[in-house]
Amino acid sequence: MFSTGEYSAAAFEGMDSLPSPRKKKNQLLNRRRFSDEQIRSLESIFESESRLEPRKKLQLARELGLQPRQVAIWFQNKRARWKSKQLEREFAILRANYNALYSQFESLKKEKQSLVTQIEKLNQLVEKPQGEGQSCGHDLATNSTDRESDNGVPKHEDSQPVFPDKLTRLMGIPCEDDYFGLEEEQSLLSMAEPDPEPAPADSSLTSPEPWGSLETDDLLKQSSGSSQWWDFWS
DNA sequence: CATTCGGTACAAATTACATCA
DNA sequence: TTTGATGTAATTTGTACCGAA
Repeated sequence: MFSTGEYSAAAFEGMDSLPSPRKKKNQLLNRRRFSDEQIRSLESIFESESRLEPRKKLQLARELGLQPRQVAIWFQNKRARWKSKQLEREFAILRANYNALYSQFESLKKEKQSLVTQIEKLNQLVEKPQGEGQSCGHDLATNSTDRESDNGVPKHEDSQPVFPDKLTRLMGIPCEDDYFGLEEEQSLLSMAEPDPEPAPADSSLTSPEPWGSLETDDLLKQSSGSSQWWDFWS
């Protein structure tokens, strides 16, 4: 441990105004790391206040045998380090949330696929005898009128209606395009997003927020509600 | 009032050095 | 012993704010 008295590296005040060559100075002044005890004091104060009142800075500098400027610089560097650590923590949380959502999405996709398969099987079973079924209400295939009016005659291809009325009624479900079209995604989305308004770019992520209170734990509590998570739908 | 100027504090980026494997 | 990586004290640069002139 260094005796506190020997900390003189950057200690010659007015250093900020001295344009003299650094190298020489550093050779001369023999910079040292702060002692464990000094660091402990600085850390413990930083925990409660990340910015120092000028008066407190002077007092602390006196106590630790440092120049006020050294204390100020230490706090500056400490804030920078803290911020970068905080970014790492936040990134880890975001990544974890993303991974969780992604695997949830994947399993939902699988579930959907298996339901579709089941429905197709049932469909085949039900309509085997008469290929007459109509898809309920709006037929997907005939949805756009211009498509089939090449010759003015609505060509009734006997493409299989996906959900014959019978089956639809039987299962009590709406027709296929309601179920597996865009709306499905939207309803899923709304399930996943409790708050529909676009989450404002999380200011606590970017802005150098209240340094006085270092807790940003609540930071990501709603991050999973952000629609960005669902970008991979498209 | 509005403007300018000097001083101060800070963040961000970078440098320079001490330390360690 | 040398060397590269790493952590950190200190510097530089740019910006914002404030009070005095």
